[in-house]
Amino acid sequence: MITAHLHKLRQRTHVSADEEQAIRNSVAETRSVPAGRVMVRCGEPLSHSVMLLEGWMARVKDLEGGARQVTELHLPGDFVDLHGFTLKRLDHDVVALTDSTVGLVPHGRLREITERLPRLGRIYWFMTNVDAAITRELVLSLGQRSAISRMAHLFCEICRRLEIVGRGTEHGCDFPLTQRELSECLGLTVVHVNRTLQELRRRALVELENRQLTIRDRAGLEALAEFDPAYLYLDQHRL
Amino acid sequence: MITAHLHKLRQRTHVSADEEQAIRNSVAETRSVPAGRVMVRCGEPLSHSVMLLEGWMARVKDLEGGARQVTELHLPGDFVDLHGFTLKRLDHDVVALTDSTVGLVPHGRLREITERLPRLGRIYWFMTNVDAAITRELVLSLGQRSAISRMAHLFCEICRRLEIVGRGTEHGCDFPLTQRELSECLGLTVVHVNRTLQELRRRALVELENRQLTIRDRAGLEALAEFDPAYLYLDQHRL
DNA sequence: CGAAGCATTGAAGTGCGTCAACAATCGTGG
DNA sequence: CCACGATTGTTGACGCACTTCAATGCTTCG
Repeated sequence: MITAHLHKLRQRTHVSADEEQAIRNSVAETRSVPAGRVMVRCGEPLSHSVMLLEGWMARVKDLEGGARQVTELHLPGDFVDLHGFTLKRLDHDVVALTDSTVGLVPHGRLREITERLPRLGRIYWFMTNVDAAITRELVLSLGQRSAISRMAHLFCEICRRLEIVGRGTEHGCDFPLTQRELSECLGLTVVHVNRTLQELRRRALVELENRQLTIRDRAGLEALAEFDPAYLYLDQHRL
Repeated sequence: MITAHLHKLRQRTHVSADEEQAIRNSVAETRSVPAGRVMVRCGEPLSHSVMLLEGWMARVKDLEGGARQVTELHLPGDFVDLHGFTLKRLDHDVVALTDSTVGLVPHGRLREITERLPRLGRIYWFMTNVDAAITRELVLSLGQRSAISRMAHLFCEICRRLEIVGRGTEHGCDFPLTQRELSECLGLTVVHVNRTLQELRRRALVELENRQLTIRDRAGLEALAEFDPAYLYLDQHRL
């Protein structure tokens, strides 16, 4: 389902037939990946990038004591390591949070594409910059928002990003993370995640049950989170 | 002093004479900027990118209550908003922390460069990805490191980055931030920054006086911070 | 059906925040 | 060159958001 990826791009800019064809041809191989698998390992030399077609993955960084931080969640349609095209090795792991399907895109094809279709090159450069903007918003969350506001913000972001690829509505979306994984996204302990979730439910903002997120009061949730989707760059860009 | 910028690039990859010339020609104008000035404002349409030639700047994001988070510090040689070339507007402000001089690089010239010299285009794409890696490391700090480890990590990073551009040694560097600004980098209060600084001094790791950072025990500091410079991508890359 | 992971709860602790006061330094104008 | 207000740095007392520890029940799935 590379359509999710195309949806994601077309949400931000025009994609011509030529460009679409180049994108489709760039995927050399598709693979199934079980939940828990380390898809890309920190520091390893890379020769291709991984496009997530189905499922959720995460970029994670670990400290010695066992502490783990998720620096970005990835949803269908995302390149999980497009930055690997220029960096050639990652400063973090990429792990599958659910059973997933991925498409492998050899760096050689990316290079060929970016030289033959420079505009498509700029589109992908743009997309890595959007990833960086998402990471900056997470910095703001971790540095300045309270636990409940931080969690609210995450829900707003994920639901919005899933909407773009046809996997969520204003009323909710799938949300397959365990509370432990949520805690690794939010820089909190599992215990506090549990209590914060209860507080969000008590305030009738969201419910999270059976890996399903239900948004009861979107305006209230976005207000609590101070969520402004501008950082997702969802409007049309001339590139 | 565009040499800082060239040093920074050459630390990561070869830069040919042609490429160097293109870089030098890309700067249309240089300007002085006083401390405190907002150099680039969140959301404003951009037509050029800003290369920091001298001084310190910061990317900052604000919340409604007045809370402010620095998402990245910029040192001489950095592009403070190279991502603006593809994003066309920023999701954060860029403010001058000291009196600075900058070079303005019109996006038209960047575009021309990236099409005429695709490898230089990849170098700049690479550099925005290094910025993103720095931001990810900050996410790890804010989410998982204690106040003292976080501060130690910041000192390690800044000193290392300044070394690259000839403005620091293993024993220290200029460090012109106030404790308030430091607190905005670290997601702490000013009071706690003050106490944490004292603790670092008490442990004979660093001293910070008169806007000057002295590193007394680099190994100890890096151990406390769990600092591994791999995320700065300081080795030579084939691009 | 048993084991392992996951969710939930309570009690107690602590790292960092808040508030408030004061000292030191800096920049500016007289 | 000094006066003076503003910014920055420092300290103490106290509070709280979040952590830690520990126990219990609930799912899930070989």
